[in-house]
Amino acid sequence: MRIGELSARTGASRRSLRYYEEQGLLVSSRSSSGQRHYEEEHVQRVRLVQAFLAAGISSGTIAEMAPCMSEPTEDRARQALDIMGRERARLSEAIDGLAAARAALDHLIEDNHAYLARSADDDR
Amino acid sequence: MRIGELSARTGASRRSLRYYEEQGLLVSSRSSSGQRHYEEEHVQRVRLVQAFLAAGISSGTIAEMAPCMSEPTEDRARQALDIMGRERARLSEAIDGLAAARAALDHLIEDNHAYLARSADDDR
DNA sequence: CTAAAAGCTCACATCAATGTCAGGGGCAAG
DNA sequence: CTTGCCCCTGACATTGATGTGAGCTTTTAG
Repeated sequence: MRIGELSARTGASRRSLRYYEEQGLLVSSRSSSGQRHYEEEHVQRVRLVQAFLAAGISSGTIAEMAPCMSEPTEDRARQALDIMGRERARLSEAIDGLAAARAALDHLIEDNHAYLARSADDDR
Repeated sequence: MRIGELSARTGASRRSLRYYEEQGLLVSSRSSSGQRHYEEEHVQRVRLVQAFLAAGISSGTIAEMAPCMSEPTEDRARQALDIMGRERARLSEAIDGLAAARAALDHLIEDNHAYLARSADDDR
């Protein structure tokens, strides 16, 4: 498939797909005229990249974790594991942070409800 | 306390504190010479703002949710509740997204472990 | 064959929070 | 009074993913 179809199937813009390739997150075979061609598997690949980017993982870090160009080496694998571990911890912290923010928000919501209830009471 | 102390106690830079004020997220009383002065309660206020910003909530949205300048009105409170509800949903979705990314990462970690195990096996 | 639709590259714009620098006051201690 | 530290405003820089547009080529459909 060409870039337009991959874009349609993943929701990533053509621009983004080219950017992913530029960052080493995605490979494509080129037709003789230079057009990018993709296989089914690349759909999943893009979804993975999207999930990581949405999780706030930078493209550079993704490139270190999920190499798709460089052949896997034992050393490379170990280093990737290292980074993955760090990134996993970061993700867990982020989740905790979001949960805390949500709890704070719940508190605000409750306060606001109380205010409205009191306000209605004043009208009594 | 002045801005330097508030900065030290919250970890937010002086620059950020001024920015929060500019965005309507924080108020300060000014001394005759124009210097900002804060009370104890503002420490908590800044922490709340920090938590929301870290959760990816924009300063504009925070300003709509946790007004500190405009007097609370009933209408205003209802509207704030509306926004809070939306934002809460967004947060929950974000948490789910992060959890999914973490799961994907766990999968990659497992793959990598398997690769290393196989690699060690090859050495046998 | 021709026109529309889709691709390519290159380059510049955007957004939001924050960093940083410049030029100028304020205030306490020697 | 001066030295040193903190504060003020205002402006420009940064980062990273993405949008957008220009100018040009390829592919596809009629």
